[in-house]
Amino acid sequence: MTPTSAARQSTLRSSNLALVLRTVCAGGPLSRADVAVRTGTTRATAARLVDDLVAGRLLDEGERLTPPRRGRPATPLLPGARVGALGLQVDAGLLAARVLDLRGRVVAEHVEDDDLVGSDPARTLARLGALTADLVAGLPAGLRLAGAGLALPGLVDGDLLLRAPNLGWTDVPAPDLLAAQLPGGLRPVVGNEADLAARTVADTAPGRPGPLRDFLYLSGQIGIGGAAVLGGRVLTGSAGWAGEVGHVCVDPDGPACRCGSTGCLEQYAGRHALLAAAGLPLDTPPAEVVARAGELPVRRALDAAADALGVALAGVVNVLDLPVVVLGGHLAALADVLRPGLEELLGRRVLSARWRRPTVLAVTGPPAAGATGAALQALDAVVADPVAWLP
Amino acid sequence: MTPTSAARQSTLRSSNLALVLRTVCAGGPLSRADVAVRTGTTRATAARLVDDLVAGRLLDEGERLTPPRRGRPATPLLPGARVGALGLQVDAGLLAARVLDLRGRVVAEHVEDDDLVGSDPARTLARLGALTADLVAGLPAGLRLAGAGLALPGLVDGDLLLRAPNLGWTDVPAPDLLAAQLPGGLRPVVGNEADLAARTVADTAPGRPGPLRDFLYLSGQIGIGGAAVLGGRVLTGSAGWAGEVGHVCVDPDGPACRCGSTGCLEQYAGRHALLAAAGLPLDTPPAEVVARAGELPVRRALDAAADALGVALAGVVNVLDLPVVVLGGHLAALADVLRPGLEELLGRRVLSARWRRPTVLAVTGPPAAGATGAALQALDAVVADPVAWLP
DNA sequence: TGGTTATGTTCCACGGGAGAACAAACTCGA
DNA sequence: TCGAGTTTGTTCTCCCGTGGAACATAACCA
Repeated sequence: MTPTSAARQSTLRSSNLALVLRTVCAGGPLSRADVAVRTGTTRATAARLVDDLVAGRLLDEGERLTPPRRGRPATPLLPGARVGALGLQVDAGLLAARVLDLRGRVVAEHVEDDDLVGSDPARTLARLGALTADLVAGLPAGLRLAGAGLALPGLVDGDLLLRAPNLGWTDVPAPDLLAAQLPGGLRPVVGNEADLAARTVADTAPGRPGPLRDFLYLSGQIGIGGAAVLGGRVLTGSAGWAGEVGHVCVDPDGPACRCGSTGCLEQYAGRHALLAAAGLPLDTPPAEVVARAGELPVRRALDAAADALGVALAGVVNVLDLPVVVLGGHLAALADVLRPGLEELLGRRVLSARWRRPTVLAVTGPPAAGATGAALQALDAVVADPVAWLP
Repeated sequence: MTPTSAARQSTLRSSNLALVLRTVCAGGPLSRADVAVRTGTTRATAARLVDDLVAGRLLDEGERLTPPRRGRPATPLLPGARVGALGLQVDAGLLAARVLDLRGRVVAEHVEDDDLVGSDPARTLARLGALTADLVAGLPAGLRLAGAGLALPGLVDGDLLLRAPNLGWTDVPAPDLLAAQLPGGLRPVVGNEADLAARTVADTAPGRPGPLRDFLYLSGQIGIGGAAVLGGRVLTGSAGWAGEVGHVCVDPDGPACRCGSTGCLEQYAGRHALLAAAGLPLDTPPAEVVARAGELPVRRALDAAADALGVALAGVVNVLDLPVVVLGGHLAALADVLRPGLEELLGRRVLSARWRRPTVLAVTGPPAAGATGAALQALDAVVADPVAWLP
């Protein structure tokens, strides 16, 4: 955002502190001299900034284990291991709490599989709260939690979960129900699950950009969530409700959707819809679907899903100009069987495909990517404005 | 973008100069004291910055015509009238050159209607060049042209127009064909027509935000171009090819489109497609279409267009979360007959409509909005980095 | 005419980065 | 073993831009 108030000397300093921290986060272990080169400052300035960040524990000085070189050995700098953030997630199939540190490592986690469709919000969040309190109690002493985030599969407005169709939740003030059980002052910022999961693809650790900076992320769950990432930033839209790719219309005359509309993508490529179309039980694991892709009804359902994805995603790519589609959730497991049809359709329906053909990738990470993304978001706040976290 | 190199004292100064210039551009006539208040600086600092901008002619000191108040009268500051930019446009139906000053006023313009479908690129651009040279020659002495832009209806990649279906142009190095005839060093930056036209809706003058900051702009031409605006910024996508709303699929089994796909929005709501469906000549003016909306074939074509727009735009709004759809070009003239059906569909198909119903607006400005947008873009570069334009 | 009030200017202090010189810590080769 | 060479990290001074307070200016008002 363009600033609305003037920059003063202190702005300069905080901006440069952020730059230095970001540089170290992005570039692995660096010496003060490296930092000076990469940020275009002098060694004097870089060292001063680094010293402040080290004093605030946002950076750590590592052991000198560089291979012997000429000259005075450098002290390697790393993102502070004693600064962490809490990421929480409630999904139709799981409850998760995870703590990440500034290096992006998982310090502690607890993931609990459970069917939460139609569960009571207060009760479920109380469970998550208890689970989280245990996790936090067991954290190594000296770890400072800089924030918390909560990933929910639905429309979020500020602190309120407006509607999570897969959970059957409506108007849930999630942070209020959680904060009481969390350690003092830790109030989670609520975000959409797909938005936060997309973050884990865009960045591999806080402040460390991954190889993909522009892509459309699809989070295949019971329904289909999505998030567009442009320049490494998740597009949240004017009210934070962006990314509802699951409800892009594939065929106006198609089947009715829970949302009240007809022919939504979700009705072809959502997990439940796909399994129903294939004549399989709704709890069939994706691997089995792939294994049985030779059977006609399964094949037809997969083809229909690929066609629907092709039509819907081509539209999104035409509007947003994204070179890559990343499949997550259950769609990742189906990527190999979906990709041929999907890429073919994208090649045909995307106007700019002649100059750059969209590609389809799959990411299969650890479960509860939303929790990781929620923690990343909190840590990114630290990286973006380190001054607020210095003594 | 997050900075990649460190800020120094001079960065501070240029950032604050930009802030002051932006503040004056946004807020009409302001005194130095007003600037100090709005930017949160002291009068001393604000005055120093203003003085520099006045010396560089980016700001003008106006006559003191404020209504008598107590205290020393203020010197009103205005965006510099002697700094301008050139906006050019080639469209299927016109050739335009327009000069805007920093206050957003049209200093000079020349718009020529002509059917340029299938025209020779070199010849047409030479005509535009000659026309522009005349326009520039007639500019008031002392006006400094800070840049130039060229709006073209197609996919643009850097300096190259890859493809403009409505013109029938392919791989045209437009700036090369123009620059020779333009006054020294004035090389136009090429942009997509819809992207640039959307700018004229987002900002009413350089650095002066309009009331709408998040919207989807639709530029109805022979085809349909579009641009999504988020936070006042046009989304150009990773390669600048974003906004091809015209080729979002409305019905996979629909009619074939020039682009090679089927059922594109353009095939229902594009000017040619709509007129053909209504059984009217292709050069029927929009006003006549509206007048004959009672006739059955016309009514059916309009309904089909509204339905197609509803399906396609609902998808875009679901993905991008935009509260407003702005109709431009020929669609603006049809807005009254399209709106009811369109808004109804958006209300039904947009997931978040229950909380905020998308609205449909029409903008009917002077012709060749792309040219205005191109000039605005060039002037915005001045506002964003005034230091480059100071002596 | 002098008091009041808001604007614009001038002066000096402070903070932060630039640059150069210096200290430190290691390798390498004689 | 020891000094030359090399790279890192630190210290010092200078410069630049903003902040703040005092002052000058130009109007209104009684």
